[in-house]
Amino acid sequence: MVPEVVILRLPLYVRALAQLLVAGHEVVSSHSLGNHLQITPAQIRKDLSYFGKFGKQGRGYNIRFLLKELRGILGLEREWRACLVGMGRLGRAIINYPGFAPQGFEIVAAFDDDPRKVGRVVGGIAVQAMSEIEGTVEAKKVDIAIVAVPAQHVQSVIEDVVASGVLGILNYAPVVPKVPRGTVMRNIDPVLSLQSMTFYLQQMKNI
Amino acid sequence: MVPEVVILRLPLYVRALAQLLVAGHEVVSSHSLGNHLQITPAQIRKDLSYFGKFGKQGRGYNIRFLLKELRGILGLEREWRACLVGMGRLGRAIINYPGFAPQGFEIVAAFDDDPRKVGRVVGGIAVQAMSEIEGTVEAKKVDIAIVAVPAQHVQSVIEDVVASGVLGILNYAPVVPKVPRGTVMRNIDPVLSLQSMTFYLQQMKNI
DNA sequence: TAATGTGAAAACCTTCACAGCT
DNA sequence: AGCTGTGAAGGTTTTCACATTA
Repeated sequence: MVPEVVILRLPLYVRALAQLLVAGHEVVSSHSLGNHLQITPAQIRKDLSYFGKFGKQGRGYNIRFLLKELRGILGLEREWRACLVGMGRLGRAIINYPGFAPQGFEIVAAFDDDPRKVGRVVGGIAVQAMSEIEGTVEAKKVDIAIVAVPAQHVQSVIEDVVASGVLGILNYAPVVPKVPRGTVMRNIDPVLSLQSMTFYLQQMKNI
Repeated sequence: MVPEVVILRLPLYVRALAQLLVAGHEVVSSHSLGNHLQITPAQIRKDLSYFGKFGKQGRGYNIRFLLKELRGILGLEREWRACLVGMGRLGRAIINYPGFAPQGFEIVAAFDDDPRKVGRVVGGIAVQAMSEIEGTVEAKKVDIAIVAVPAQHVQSVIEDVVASGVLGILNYAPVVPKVPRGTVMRNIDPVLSLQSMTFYLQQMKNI
């Protein structure tokens, strides 16, 4: 069984390897990859060792090969289909964000419960009523829901999302929703990041 | 010395306590707080024990009191001043995002290197040239920089930001910039979150 | 009775250090 | 010489379990 922390680091490796390839490199050592990512070489080697032997002693890792292997391990060699739930300010920013599609995450449907928003086309996608989520998730083979609704609605929205058969949730609301085990959730909240940062900033000021 | 993982959880406690207060509660036990956050009661008690004794045996924690204490520990009982660097699509979404100000993070300046953007007013803030960052950070007492520039510019932008005297950086670009020790950085990248999620989704599909 | 605060134990994760390959 | 892959050591974090207090 691979520790979850390791899984969380693999995407960093994928990203760095892709950047090294663009920069014209073909081979990389755990030392220089670690230098890019501020991670120790031993940790990188150990992480990779959970999945196999990808390097050559004395040489390092072939970047193309390792990248492809890691992408396969993470399931990135296929397209993933996402729906967006909540078409407020944040939802609209997400649907127009050009960073998901090139990484293989395509937003194929959008939902909102406000009747004034239903039927509008945002970012090329027609907004549907929440009641349609179950049918659409099945018809469009949606794998992931990106949830951007106000905090007070999240729990009930997530219950609908889970009932529709979606197994992965990217939650932008500032709460920790309850999900059944078997559902994979990730939370994005920049405020939490700032609030742990200020602990350290405060210490530095008070010296 | 308090472990960093503990510091990362304190904002979750602050958020949950504030929500409990709004919901009309005055007291909470580690058990019920843990239930809200999907964290074990023992972990909550241990985390809090690094900073003092905040509860009453047999009763639990007074929410108002614990909230105030934790906010003080994290440095949230003051306003923090941030600047935004990079006024592209993402930067504009961030400056218009209404979630920072109510939490005490005020965006007081904005920078971009594109001469066509300099001088424009976005979200009530006049965009300045990057060359002005040093003076503005000092004049406006900026504590934190929120960086939303394209990946290839991040490293040099961050060097300017650090040179200007900013100690905290919230980085939205998909790279791990190098910062001197003493600088506190947090990274936001929803793609990384999705890419670790798919590892588990893939496993579930393949059964 | 109900719940905290905390040493000690257990689990987990990172780093070391080196055999072995190129 | 240079670098991987990996057991073992070391360090950190979580959980246990219980004395203690309201």
